[in-house]
Amino acid sequence: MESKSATLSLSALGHEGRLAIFRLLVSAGPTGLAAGEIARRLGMVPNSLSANLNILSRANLTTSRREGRSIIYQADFSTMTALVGFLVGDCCGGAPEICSPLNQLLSQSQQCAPTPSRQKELC
Amino acid sequence: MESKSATLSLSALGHEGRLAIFRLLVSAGPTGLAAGEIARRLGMVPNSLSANLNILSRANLTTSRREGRSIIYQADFSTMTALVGFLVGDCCGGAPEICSPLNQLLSQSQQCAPTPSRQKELC
DNA sequence: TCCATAGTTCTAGGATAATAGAATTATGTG
DNA sequence: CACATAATTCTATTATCCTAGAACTATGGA
Repeated sequence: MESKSATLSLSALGHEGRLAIFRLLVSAGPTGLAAGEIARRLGMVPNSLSANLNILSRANLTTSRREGRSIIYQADFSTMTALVGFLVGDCCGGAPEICSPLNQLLSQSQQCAPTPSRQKELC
Repeated sequence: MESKSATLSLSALGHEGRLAIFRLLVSAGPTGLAAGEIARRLGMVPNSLSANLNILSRANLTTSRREGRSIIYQADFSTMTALVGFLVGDCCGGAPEICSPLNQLLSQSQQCAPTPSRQKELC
């Protein structure tokens, strides 16, 4: 990921409503959520929601598919991962000890590694 | 970290110049960099840089200290870590397998864990 | 004290983003 | 086809952000 698309993603997420949408979609996982369901859960009017979904989409943070009358949105995890990588990429540049909180954070998320063998591999 | 401060940090970083400043400070580590040095390296005019440093500072992404005539800025790694945690926090909500790229990313950054014993502890 | 250096604050303009009402498009059902 | 539902697009108003020139503050040295 390069600076321009990172900026695009970060400014898309730098908005309380869009951050709430994105986090909701992250927790919803690959199943995704219909636009109407997002609007209902977050109490947003449809046109504002649509505009914000469009901004998230242009930042490659979400994808969507139609299912009948509904349009299902889901978080794009690859962009999220790339964005985190871009932010923490040079963290260790000068001082290794700074990384340890980040490592702890990451090791916590390893509890959801797919298989024990993979978890071993990662460590 | 809560939504409001995460939004503040993300919108602060959602600006090409400020993102460049922050990443420069992240790579500079705890030593930090003088404002003038940042301006010189990134080719920014002093007043714009100062305004942007102020925005990063209000978002708790940087700290500063005076040294003689210079003011030294450094990245606030605890905010950076909290922000990443806020973003990836619910990543595993519904589908563990999604986390693996994130885990890989994090395990790469473990190469800079302070000591072998600590690395063992983290895993 | 006088001057140079380092940064910040003030200011005004132009540009960009946010919001919500109204109209429009797309899909499914009777 | 007519109608209801689901979302989007259009539009205009308002608010916010960005930028850089100019003035100001703080520090160190002659």
